[in-house]
Amino acid sequence: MKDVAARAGVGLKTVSRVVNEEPGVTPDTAARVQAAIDALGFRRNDSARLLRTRRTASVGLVLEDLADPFYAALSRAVEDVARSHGALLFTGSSAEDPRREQELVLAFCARRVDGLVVVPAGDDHRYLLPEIAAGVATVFVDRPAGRLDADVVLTDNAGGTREGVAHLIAHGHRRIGFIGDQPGIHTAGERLRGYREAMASAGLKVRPEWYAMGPTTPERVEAALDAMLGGAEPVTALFAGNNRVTVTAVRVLAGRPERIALVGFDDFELADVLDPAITVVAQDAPGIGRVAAQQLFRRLDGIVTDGASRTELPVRLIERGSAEFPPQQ
Amino acid sequence: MKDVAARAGVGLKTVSRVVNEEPGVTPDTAARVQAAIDALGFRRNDSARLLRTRRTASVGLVLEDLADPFYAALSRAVEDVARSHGALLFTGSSAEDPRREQELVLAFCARRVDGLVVVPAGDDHRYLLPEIAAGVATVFVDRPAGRLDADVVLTDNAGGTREGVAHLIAHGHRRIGFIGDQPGIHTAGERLRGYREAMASAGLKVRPEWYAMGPTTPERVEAALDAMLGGAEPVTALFAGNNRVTVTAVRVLAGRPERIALVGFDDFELADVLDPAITVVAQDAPGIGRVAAQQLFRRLDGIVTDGASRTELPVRLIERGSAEFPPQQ
DNA sequence: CTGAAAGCGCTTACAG
DNA sequence: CTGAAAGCGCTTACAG
Repeated sequence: MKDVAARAGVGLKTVSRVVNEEPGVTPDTAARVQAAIDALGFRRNDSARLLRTRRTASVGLVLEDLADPFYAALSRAVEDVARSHGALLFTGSSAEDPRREQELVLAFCARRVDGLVVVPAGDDHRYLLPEIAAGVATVFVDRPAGRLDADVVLTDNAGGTREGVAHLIAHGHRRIGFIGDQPGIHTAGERLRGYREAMASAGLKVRPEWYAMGPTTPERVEAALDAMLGGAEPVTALFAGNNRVTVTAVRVLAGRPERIALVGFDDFELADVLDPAITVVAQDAPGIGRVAAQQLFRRLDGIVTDGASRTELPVRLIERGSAEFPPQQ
Repeated sequence: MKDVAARAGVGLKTVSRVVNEEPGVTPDTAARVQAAIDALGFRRNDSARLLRTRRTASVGLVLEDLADPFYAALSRAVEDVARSHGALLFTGSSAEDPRREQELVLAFCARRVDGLVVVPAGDDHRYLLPEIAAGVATVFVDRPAGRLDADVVLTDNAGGTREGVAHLIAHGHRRIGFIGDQPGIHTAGERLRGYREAMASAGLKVRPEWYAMGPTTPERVEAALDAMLGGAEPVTALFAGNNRVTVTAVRVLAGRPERIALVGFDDFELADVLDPAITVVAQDAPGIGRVAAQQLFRRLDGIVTDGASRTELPVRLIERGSAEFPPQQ
């Protein structure tokens, strides 16, 4: 910029005015400056600009795994909102590791992002207190923060699961299994709660081998299914706690003789083309991303200044065939 | 930092030394500085640091759509490589709009990212020349840049398609259709070329209604299929040019009486669980992301300094049942 | 309409 | 071992 000013024979401020299209420059001077800019190939350094401006026009997004379809859809929605507000997006995957999440979040804060959208891993996010105090707007998404009062946007996990399990009960099922994600994950716990509540309010007992929580690896899902189907009172229906579990359950059940009714939490591509097509409790991945990002920018723009908000988005039961039949045993 | 220095009664440079864990500070002074840091809740501003250092330790990733499973997997691989090099990742979706791509890329460059990984949209990337000249390392991925000589990492699109079409021919098919993405997209053109070459080398003619290029919307794919199946010489097999097309083709074919052999380019989740399971030419999405990012850092670290490289990753034909039968008409 | 000075929050190159 | 000065590339607040 100094070079441009020198070449055009003007002051730094005049160059700045031209670059930022500020008024109050004679066309003549402006043209001279522009010529110098072109000749020197000058490109404004936004990092320097933002240092002075004290806004970085960037947002950090931390989630579990960028490659998971649910989070991929969520990311895209956050990106679109950020773009519409002129902000760039840093992204990072925590891989469900609280330490890695913290590293990412603090790295973003050290770059002085204006705000954060975080799918929290772990159960203690007090490490964010100094950052929030320093003015970093933060919205949690998909799960609430641990030990921290902050904005959160999530799906009605317990209610959605109640609806799905009640759907199975309405079709005559009494012995219903539930396979969920690791118990420490908030959504997993909420969905388990929904399952228990639906069973209880129908007056149904729940045997210990009917529900299983843990990593969503094929091996574990298969083992859990074996236990549910092999016991004294085998289940006739299964509620799958997330789309990873559903996909594996479909694969495992395809190789088994029993015909088990299935409802999955979270929709997934091709669920409608499978045979049978899979009935799901669909959540709105782009929706929660969009709502979270909008809340973030409402805070950044000072439109919202009150205490932490909690937004719960509804789910939608989509009947496709995998659950709409009575017990087969 | 100034406040910390004042409170600890030391110079700025000493605070800098403590913050960066540089040697040459007495434990006593270090402790005093650390106390001031804690008391004031000081957090280093990396943006300022990087302004001085002239490295931003960040990389920009521009792709078509963060929510597409192929690009989501690619992104995650790029992210992992970036992390292992201590760099943060900016991401943005071009939505296949060259103008939007350019906006994103130039915005990243204005932040002075160290490097770029770009899935190019459009056919002219000369707008990047000044940036590359200014030292921004750039690697293209999935498709080569237009009118620009730069590193590129891609899948063997023509070869993979030849292999897939030859597979159909080997099972006795002679009338084979091809549905691809918009003709302006490099991968789409290459795959069409592979289709033509495979047909030609088997001495088979290609009727105009047997191939169709365009947006991968369900409507268009269905219309193209109708044309292929309704003509005087209906196809007995289809090669789907990408996973969006394959998914729609599966859906459309499920509602039709004909039994059409199908091979898809690019694998997708649940392809193995469909009935029939879908035979695909699988490309390695994380692989091309990883290789591209590694090439980027080799340039950034000065390990590679020679001219533009072109890396082509092999594909893998996975036989699953949708293509392993003779013509049904 | 234009520009010199000060400053954003750090690090570099140097001297003590 | 420690620190004052200059500078990274820009903008702000001001004066002319």
